[in-house]
Amino acid sequence: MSDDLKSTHARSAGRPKADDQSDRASDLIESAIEMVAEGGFDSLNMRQVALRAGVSLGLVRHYFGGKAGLISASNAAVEHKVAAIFAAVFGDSRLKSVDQQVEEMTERLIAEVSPKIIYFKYLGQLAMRNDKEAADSFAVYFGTVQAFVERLDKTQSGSESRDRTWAVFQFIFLQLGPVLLEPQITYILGRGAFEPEMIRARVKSMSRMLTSGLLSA
Amino acid sequence: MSDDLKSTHARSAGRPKADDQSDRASDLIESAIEMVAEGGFDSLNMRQVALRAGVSLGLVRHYFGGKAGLISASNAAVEHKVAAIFAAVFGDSRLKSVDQQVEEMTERLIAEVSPKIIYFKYLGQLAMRNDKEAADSFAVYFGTVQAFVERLDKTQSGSESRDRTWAVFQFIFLQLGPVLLEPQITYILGRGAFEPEMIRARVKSMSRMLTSGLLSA
DNA sequence: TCTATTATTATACACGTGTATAATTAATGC
DNA sequence: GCATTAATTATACACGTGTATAATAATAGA
Repeated sequence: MSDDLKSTHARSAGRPKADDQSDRASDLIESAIEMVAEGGFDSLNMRQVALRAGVSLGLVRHYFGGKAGLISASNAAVEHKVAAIFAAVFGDSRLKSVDQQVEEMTERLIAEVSPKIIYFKYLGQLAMRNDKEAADSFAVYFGTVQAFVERLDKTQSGSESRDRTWAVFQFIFLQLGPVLLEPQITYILGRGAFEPEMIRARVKSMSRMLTSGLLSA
Repeated sequence: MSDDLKSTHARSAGRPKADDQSDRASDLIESAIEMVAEGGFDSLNMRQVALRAGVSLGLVRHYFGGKAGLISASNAAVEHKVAAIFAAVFGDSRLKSVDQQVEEMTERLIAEVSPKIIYFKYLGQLAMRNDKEAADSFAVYFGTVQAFVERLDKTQSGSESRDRTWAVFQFIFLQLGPVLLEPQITYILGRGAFEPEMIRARVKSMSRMLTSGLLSA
């Protein structure tokens, strides 16, 4: 809308002086992740990404070759971010009861996830894509969740080794569901889905389901 | 690609003769639903919709005024379809045990849902939208699920009336999760997520979770 | 120091897509 | 029977978006 008024950028054409410490490529990736998290991959607009990162359109092409390259780079970044968050939240729980674990994790979730929810939103969008690259990124996430579920499983009951594949998926549905359906949650509950109290209530409901069933008291 | 070769339509310009019984508006809605189910709302292309329905672009505008109108009409259609499917699957279960109900429902699901999975896919896409219209359509679905969960609840334990809102959402996550994340399920499991055997395995896992917890034997 | 390379903006192009309007043909109502 | 209306295709327009290329300025290496 107001694009023609400021026909010039913050920086002018040409290489900037060496004391400029900012990392344009990282800024662009971060902008891209935010946009995808907010509006899905189809809302990923190269001009908007550049604008949000405070650089020109041409630079996106310079660093990433094109839209596909930018997406690849963003995928990789999110892959790492999510792994790190998962490690922080579910990492070092020593063999306690499931209930204890859940309580600990809930508070860690609130601390860790809330400010980084965009990476899970991105992951959710990624999981709906139908290309090999998305599948590869998702597989990494799946493996992480799988390891977690298996460990939780051993902690609780003996060490049955029957197929838990669907259990892993169920867990993923419960984790990405709120991320993807956030608009409706907000609308129906009247509050943001990722406010601390909301997370507590949801995890409480979820942990009850995981341990003793959705409908049991 | 091959659009300029066949520069003429099946029908020629002008009102068709009265013996033509087909309902163009319905065809367009059905095409739109299919496209959204396959590729999300952003893949909804008016020319493609028209092509798939075997009519010209102008007709979409004639019947629905524009893209927004087509989406509204499609939303309404899906709303009704989903309600009908839900009634057929979860409707007349007389007060049996939860296990019995689940077993019955599984087979009904396979019979009812498989051919109509596109409506749930559409619903999933709709649930991710952030406008009032989507919220209204989703609210209807939410109400249906809510009624179901409450009935299931009464069947099992007494009639506690504590807040089940999150339980309803969990149920929805488990229902729409497979729909939205289908690409990854197919990729990881190597088979279509909505083949009968897959549905059986998933519902089995889900019913175990709903009754006795995800990880219990 | 001079050349090559890197980081950056600016501008132009091509294409897809929603919208608008005109043209054509048949039914419908007075 | 004639005018109006409904159903349909065809064509043109405007705009957003990814891509491509040129221009400019600073660093790096010989």
